[in-house]
Amino acid sequence: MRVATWNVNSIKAHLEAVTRWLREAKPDIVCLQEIKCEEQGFPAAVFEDLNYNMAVLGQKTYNGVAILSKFPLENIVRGLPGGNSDGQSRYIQATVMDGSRSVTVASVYAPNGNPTDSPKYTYKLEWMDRLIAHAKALLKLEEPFVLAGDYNVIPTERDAKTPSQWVKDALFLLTTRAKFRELEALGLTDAFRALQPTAANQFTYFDYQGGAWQRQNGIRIDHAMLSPQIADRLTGVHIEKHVRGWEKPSDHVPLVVDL
DNA sequence: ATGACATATGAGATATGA
Repeated sequence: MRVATWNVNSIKAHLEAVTRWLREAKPDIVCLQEIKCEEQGFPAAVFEDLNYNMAVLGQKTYNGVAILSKFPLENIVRGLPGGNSDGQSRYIQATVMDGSRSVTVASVYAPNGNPTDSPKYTYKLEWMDRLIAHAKALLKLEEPFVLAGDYNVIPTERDAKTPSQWVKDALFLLTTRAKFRELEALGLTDAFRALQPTAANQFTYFDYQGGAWQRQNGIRIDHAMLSPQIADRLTGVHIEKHVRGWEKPSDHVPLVVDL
């Protein structure tokens, strides 16, 4: 089973690149973030034509997450459990049957958190605490699950081309990275690091500004976190970097895990 | 350095992103 995650930075603005990549990579399941539209504006017919089922949690202008799946989606959970309905669409979860195997998949869009001296950073940390609490609850079920998405966390120095440029940024503050490590400490596996423990210069985001793509000045902030019951089945992981070089690309590229 | 660059909204300038 091939599961991908991709922050598309507006599904409407980048629909050409998204469909091109779906035809090329043929993933079974895709977790999308930053669709930047409400459910009724989501181009569902385009994905139905590509034989995808979908679950969408949208919002006007900002955020918005979705799951595309070749398998029927069951037990759909809209919004991160434990939240007091903050109005931000950042989490959607569903369960699929891959043959006789049941797998739960979530599309995760954690807050950016900048500037770090504002309520936005507090919100980022609180949201990650809620994600940690929900992960704990899922782990108690002892079933296979994947939490894939844009975590807005640079986990380590080797996950940035120029770490010094990020030391005061919400994505790389020690407090932020500690939340990510909490997820790992619970027993979740960062799929990319599991198979590429020392790889450098492997990035999922290249800023539109400053010629970041041309300079290969990127960061690795999109992650697929695996429960123990599915980490054993991880057979491959790669970043679809070439997509960033296409016409009118998202600033993120897809991350693909094979399970 | 609050800018570059891009997107949505809405019709100009602002909020957001990472």
